[in-house]
Amino acid sequence: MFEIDLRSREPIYEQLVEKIKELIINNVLKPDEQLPAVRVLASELTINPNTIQKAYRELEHRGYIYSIPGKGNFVKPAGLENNAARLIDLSKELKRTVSEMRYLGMTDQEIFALIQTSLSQDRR
Amino acid sequence: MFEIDLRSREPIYEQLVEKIKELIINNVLKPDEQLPAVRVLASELTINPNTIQKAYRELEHRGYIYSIPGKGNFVKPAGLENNAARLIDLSKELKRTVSEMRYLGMTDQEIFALIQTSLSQDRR
Amino acid sequence: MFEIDLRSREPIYEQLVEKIKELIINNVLKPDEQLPAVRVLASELTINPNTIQKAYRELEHRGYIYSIPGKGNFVKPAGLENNAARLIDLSKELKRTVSEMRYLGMTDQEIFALIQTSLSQDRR
Amino acid sequence: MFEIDLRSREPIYEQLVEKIKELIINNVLKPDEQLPAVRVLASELTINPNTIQKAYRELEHRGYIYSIPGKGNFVKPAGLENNAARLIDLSKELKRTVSEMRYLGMTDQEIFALIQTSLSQDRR
DNA sequence: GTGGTCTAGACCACA
DNA sequence: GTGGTCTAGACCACT
Repeated sequence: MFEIDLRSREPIYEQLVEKIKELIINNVLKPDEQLPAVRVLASELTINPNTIQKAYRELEHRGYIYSIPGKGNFVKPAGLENNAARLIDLSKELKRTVSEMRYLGMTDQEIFALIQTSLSQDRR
Repeated sequence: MFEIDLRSREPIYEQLVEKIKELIINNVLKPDEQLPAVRVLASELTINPNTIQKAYRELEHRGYIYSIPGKGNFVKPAGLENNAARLIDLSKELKRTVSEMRYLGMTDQEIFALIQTSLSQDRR
Repeated sequence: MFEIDLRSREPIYEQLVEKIKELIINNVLKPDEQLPAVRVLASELTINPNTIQKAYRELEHRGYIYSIPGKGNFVKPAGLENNAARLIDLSKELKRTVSEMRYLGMTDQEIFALIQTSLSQDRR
Repeated sequence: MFEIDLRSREPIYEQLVEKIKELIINNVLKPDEQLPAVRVLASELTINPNTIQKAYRELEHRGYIYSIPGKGNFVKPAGLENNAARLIDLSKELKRTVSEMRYLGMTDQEIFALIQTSLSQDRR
């Protein structure tokens, strides 16, 4: 479920954040669903509980989950938050990605087709 | 030319790598064009020469420039090398970006329009 | 009447304390009025009775209610007790709040206007 | 400089956050000024470095400081950020404070006077 | 049993 | 020397 590469340069907690964020975005983890308990996930991944905690805390800061002390961590329903700033970043990222794809020889048609499949895929 | 944000959390050498990569991708730096000498750039940016060196070495490693000892560093012509692997990565990244945009509330039309402007922009 | 946010990071009993305190301060709950019985409130809010008990005990400790064993919990008339200490705390808190508002860019006029509406509101 | 109450119920890192935030708001710590190094502050306060780290990270999340790995932590110049949400919270807090002051017997005149001195104080 | 806090101590990357 | 990451292990508060 949560695959972690211990040898990666990317910090473990950051990998976890990205993985879980992806599961939430793709609706694999449903709104208000409970995430694995810190200690449980820690023993499953043979990772220190503090590291899991850090990942969960970071996800909370970024608005993807909420934590109830003594209860657990839960998926936050897609918010009505300050998405504007994040969307601007994503737009820039998308432009950069597209630019590099063209640089590496992909035609506009191919890029277009790729995005169309992305959009038709996992429609919710 | 090379704007560096000394306040950024991102390492200086990494910022340099990204900036130069971008200039190469967008054809601002032409193939076989010589990059600024390490010491020159270092004094211009008031940055440690070691940091510039590290950025150039990294760019060479990633296949964007080549180094001729005693001569300098030069833009590598867009190769036909191992682009396949990189393109797969970029495709995944693009899908991830698009997924998150939708999650944050962007409609498919808006995303599509965004990419169209990206593609029509800076056509070479 | 007593709205509790089960998703909040703030402990349930603490939320209850604040809510009830607010109702007392704003004279919604009148002096010597009886508070809902522990079990009644517990079943209404579908919350553990122990949690309600803890909130009532805390309110008693803070001087907002008094308890008559076998009878129930009642609103304590605004005492002339150790208000001095509490008022000093509140003054500090108010100053802190005002300072931060200014730091965040609010003008003195705006702050003043805000307080004037606060004072004219819910005059008793 | 940074006084911490080890016996307080409030977490150490949270106390630190509040203290430093206050110093920044009151312009004691100037924009872009460097904060004490993590290890230095840790040994001064005889607190674990991880705890200081946590406080600094939290301050960064809340937009009061920025961190440059390998360099240090610095005061963030008063931003042009999303202050709206925070200001709404502060307004509510201010109203709550004023309500309680009146409940405890303070007259409107007294409250008004208090705020006037707050505003005239530490004008920058 | 849950999340949250804290300590002690180690190792790494950046400049 | 700086911040950042991670582990091991302890203790506390809430329900």
